[in-house]
Amino acid sequence: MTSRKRTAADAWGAVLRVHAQLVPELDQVVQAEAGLPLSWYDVLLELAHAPEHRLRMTELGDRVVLSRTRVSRLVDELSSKGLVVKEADPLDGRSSFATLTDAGAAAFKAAAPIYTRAIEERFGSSLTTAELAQVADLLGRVLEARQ
Amino acid sequence: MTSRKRTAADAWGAVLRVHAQLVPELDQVVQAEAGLPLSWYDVLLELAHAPEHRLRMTELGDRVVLSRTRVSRLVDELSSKGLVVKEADPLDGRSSFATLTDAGAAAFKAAAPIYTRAIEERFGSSLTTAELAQVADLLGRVLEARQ
DNA sequence: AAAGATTGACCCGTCAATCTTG
DNA sequence: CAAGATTGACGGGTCAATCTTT
Repeated sequence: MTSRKRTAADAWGAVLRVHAQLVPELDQVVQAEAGLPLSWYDVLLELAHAPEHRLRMTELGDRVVLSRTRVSRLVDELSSKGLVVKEADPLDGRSSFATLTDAGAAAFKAAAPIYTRAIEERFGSSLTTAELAQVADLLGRVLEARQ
Repeated sequence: MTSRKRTAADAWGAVLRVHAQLVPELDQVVQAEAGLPLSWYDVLLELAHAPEHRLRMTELGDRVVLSRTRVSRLVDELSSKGLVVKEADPLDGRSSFATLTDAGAAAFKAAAPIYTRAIEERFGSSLTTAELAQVADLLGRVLEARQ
């Protein structure tokens, strides 16, 4: 008993519950303390880590855990707030870039410690560093097998 | 380097990505092979495990990873399909029960192996049984600390 | 025709407001 | 008034269709 399938279902259930619990909590913290929705933060993060602080919309869509459609709408919002700018690719008229503005970079810099601290407090605090690394490793292997 | 905060963020990122990848996949499999959306399955599962195959709406809402509002709408749908029935509590007029019908129990029985197999294949296959148990344990501890 | 990107219609889910019963 | 439950309005997200450029 406590078969393999049962164990797999339990582990998967834990993933679902952790996700369901923490996403709203983290969103709320970042929203309250940094004034950004979590989805904005994700986009800013990817741009901040990109060379020249800019990415094609498709590349952005691939990195963020969101559809291209959603990314398109998010970039519009961020652009209207002055956190990014959208510019056409001079070499390929179909393609456009999203580029972080100074204001966007500043907003990200301000939000980043809030987010990482929230993760550490709400997600990490019941596990040792080694255990966290283990979680990342095990779930990472699930992902590798997948793509 | 590779500080604790970094490790926590990586682990959390893995949770997000696994969730984002697998939920649509599993939903699709169950939908295609069992003809049920995943949300229906969750409700049927809880009712199937409940004594007498019935639960108060509130109890159902607490067990499923969904709001009471959503549960209310789901039970309406399931009821229109004949998979559950809603009945008033004779002892407390405010409260109502959702009870699995025979058709609902049959639908669940048919869907359960499909779902557990899909989990095993898509989520569990890259990990040993011990590792799966570890994931459940570690994430379970995150949840305990939380509530 | 194919690739990049955007738009419109739509689904899923929650929040706040409401209704009913205790 | 508090508790159980439902309804209406809304936000976040995706899919299919569309437009433009290659």
